[in-house]
Parts: sequence; structure tokens; C-alpha cells
Amino acid sequence: MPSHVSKILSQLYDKMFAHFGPQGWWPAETPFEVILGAILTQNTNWGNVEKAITNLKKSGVLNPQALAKIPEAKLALLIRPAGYFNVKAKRVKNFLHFLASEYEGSVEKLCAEEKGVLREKLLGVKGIGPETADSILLYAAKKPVFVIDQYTYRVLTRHFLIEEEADYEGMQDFMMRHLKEEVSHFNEYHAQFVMVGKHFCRKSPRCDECPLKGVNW
DNA sequence: CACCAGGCAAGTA
DNA sequence: TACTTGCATGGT
Repeated sequence: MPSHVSKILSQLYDKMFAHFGPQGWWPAETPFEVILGAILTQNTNWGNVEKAITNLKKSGVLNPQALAKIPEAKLALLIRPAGYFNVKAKRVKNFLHFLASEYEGSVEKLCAEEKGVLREKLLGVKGIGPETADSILLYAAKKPVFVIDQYTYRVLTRHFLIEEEADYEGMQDFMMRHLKEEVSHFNEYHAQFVMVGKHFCRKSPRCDECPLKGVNW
């Protein structure tokens, strides 16, 4: 028996999906690329991340082994278009050290780790916070985890589905409590939140044109 | 020109 | 504990 909130969330999803169509996240060719993208896109436009990824690919270092060998300063120059390149170079290096020491440098082994254990271990890496960890869990390791971001917060608060004071864990609990635990659905739902957030629910919202306008509950 | 972008850690009081 | 600040490029 679906709860009232579950029905609302289902309506929201249907409206967004009808407007934007399937997003097919994450836009990457390999799980390792997903992980790098998750770190590089922190507070950064995805287009800039793509430039950085392209640089890594052209330099032939878009794999854990090659990337671990190049100096941090060199890495920073390659990812320069993604912004915050010095901090992000360190964060990528932190992750690579973690991958080497905990999973013998194997992304496949990392992805085979149990969900809760992996989440805690990822959060132990300096530079990987809740959103980055959950993006890795969902989009690289295919674990059923709902990713929360600023757009999620804006949509949920502006539609009075959660309180303004809600934190990351609170929003994640809310979503996961009311949705069927399914990787493909968590994947697409989060992507739809980002799309509606980008186009209609910014700091200067276009609520009158938003596909979520007129959802009745 | 101002504002924004798929966060996080470190510093301050 | 609860705020604030630094990090930085590139598109609109």
C-alpha cells in the first residue's frame, strides 16, 4: 500500500520524466570515469568536467594505474578546466591511494564491496563527502542509494515536501523511505531532479514555466 | 558586468 | 555546535 508521500513523489517523477525524457546517467564510459567525474564535478558545471576528462583521455592517463604515476602538479594542469584544480588534484590522488591500499587498485573490487561498508570507507577519504560517495555508490558501483544535491533540496523544499532545515541524511532517508529500492529508478530520479533544477528551479526560479507546476496534492 | 555550476574541508567564535 | 570562507574555471 503506497503512502500519500509515495504517490506525490511518483507524480513528481512522472512529470519530470514526461518533460525531459530518459537521461541515462552517468555520462561516462567506465566506472573509473564515473568516479573521477564525481570528484571533478563538485560545485562545478558538467561541461567543464568534460574538458578535464578529455584532457586525461588524450594524455592516456584515464585509468587508475597511469593516473597514480603522474605527479599531482601534472594532474592539476590536466584537470584545470574543471576548476578548483589544486584541491581536486589532491582529492583524486587521495582516492587513488585509497583504491591502491584497500582494493589493490581495482575499481572492480571496490564495486564488489558491500554497500554500507563501502560508503563509510569512501567517506573516510579526504575530499569525498556524502554526495560524491553516493554518486560513486549508485552510478559506478550500482548500489541502491539515493543521491542528494542542492537541486534535490530546492525542489523538495519549494514543494513543501521537507522542512527547510533538512540535512543530507534527512533528505536521503525521506527519498529512500518512500521509493522502491531500485538502482535504475534511483538513477533516473536523481538525474530528473538535476534537470528540473537546472532549467526551472534555480536561485532565480522560473516556476511559472516549470513542468512541476500544477501538480495537485 | 554579475551570476552560476551535479561540494567539501578547514577555520572561527 | 553553528556559521563562514577558500577553492577557480568557463558559460550565460
